[in-house]
Amino acid sequence: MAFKQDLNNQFARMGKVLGSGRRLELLDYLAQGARSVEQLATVSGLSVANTSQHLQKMQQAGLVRAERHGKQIFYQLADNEVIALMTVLRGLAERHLAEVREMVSMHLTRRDGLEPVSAEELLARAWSGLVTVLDVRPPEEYAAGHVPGAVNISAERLREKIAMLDPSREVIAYCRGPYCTFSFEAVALLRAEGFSARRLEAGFPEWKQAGHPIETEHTPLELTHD
Amino acid sequence: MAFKQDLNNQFARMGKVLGSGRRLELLDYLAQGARSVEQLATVSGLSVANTSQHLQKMQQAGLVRAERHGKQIFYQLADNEVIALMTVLRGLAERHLAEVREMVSMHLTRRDGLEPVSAEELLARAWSGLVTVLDVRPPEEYAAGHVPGAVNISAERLREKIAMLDPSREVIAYCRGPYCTFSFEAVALLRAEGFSARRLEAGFPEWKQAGHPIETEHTPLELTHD
DNA sequence: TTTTCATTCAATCATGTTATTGAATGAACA
DNA sequence: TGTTCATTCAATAACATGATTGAATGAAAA
Repeated sequence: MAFKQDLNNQFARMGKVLGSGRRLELLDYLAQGARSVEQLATVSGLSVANTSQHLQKMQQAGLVRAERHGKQIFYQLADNEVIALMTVLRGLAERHLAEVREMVSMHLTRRDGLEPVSAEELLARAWSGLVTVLDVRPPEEYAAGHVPGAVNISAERLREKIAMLDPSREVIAYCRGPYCTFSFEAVALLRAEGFSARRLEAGFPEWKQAGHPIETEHTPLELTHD
Repeated sequence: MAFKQDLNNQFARMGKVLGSGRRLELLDYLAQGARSVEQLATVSGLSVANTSQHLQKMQQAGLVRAERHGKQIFYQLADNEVIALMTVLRGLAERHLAEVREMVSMHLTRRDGLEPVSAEELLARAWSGLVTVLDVRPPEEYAAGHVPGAVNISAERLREKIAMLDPSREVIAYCRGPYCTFSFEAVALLRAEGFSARRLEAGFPEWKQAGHPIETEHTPLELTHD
């Protein structure tokens, strides 16, 4: 039965790569769109060499792929199922690891007591034109792909730019994923300022993975879409 | 942003556990149903102590849980999403790792040229009563849960017991999962003997995970079903 | 209470992994 | 053709992991 063992060893190559918090963080950023090594190093706080090594491991394991554009090499997820993989992994962790449950309930409790908005609900309501969809991620991530019609005000600058939003319309905010704090903060701020605001249930990667429509700013960053 | 790092480190605990072929093999067996440490050690060929250590790691990572019954401790998957996790992982590996594609095409090519049967098709046709559903796994695994109405003849003994099957009915065979060779061998043998035979697309774990009905022989092995 | 025995623990060695440094590629652009 | 500079490589040290022993638990059965 060497076949079974060999096969499981191959699957384990992919598993190993998921066994480092640093790499999971890099995958998180890559789930927003393609990024150069330097961009990833900056955003994750790792050295460029270290980032490069992690990216190569992930590439060898088939989770990401690289493509040169001009002087830089852009990495991206090998396919959208990587997002599904992380979603399942996180769901299991949240259900079975007490530490995760605690951390999540400490940091991500919605003080507003409102249910998050599902992707389907957002689609229906955005279509009706009665809500403002707000993307609170940094501009580069917005540029690489966002929910159609979404307005981009990064979480950092929301306080100063809040006047740009129409107070008569409900706001639905989203960010990088279910554990990204930006949208929680944004909703809290908006509600404090008298807005009617709710969070999208998940983030942009999950939206993309579900096959919902996507809008792109300009195309240099948005590479081959298989 | 210590929160993000801590959270990813927690998720990585679960990832680490997927980074060993041995553990993936144990998870495969557990996906068939609950098993004692000794049973798992026997079937996987590992020492009891080594098996125990792997099981404990998986338990700490929240992938499996343990329950004592009499003198033995039975391990089982923490929940059915573990099967989904492995399905996504394997799908990614099969798509992006050349080695996996090669191994699969070497060992699992269907020489019969027939498409496998989907779970939905099996349900429809089994209900009509015109097909024999054949479980070619070992009897213990059949006992711990199987497709309703399935006949159990383990792959080893199929040749000697083939006369028990009605040659006028089509046979749909299944085993442990998409990479288990039993059902491929069974279909080849049956077709050589003049049967009309096809494979179920996936195996019993995937059937269970999809929420399809399950039949159990007796209950001591089938523990709490949350 | 005592015995039994499936499971776990503890200690060890060999092996693999991570982060860091500084140097080396090598494709792109002038 | 030569220069630039983003990325990768190579070497190292600290650390984590896996398999193997044999002994130690401790719950169940006698």
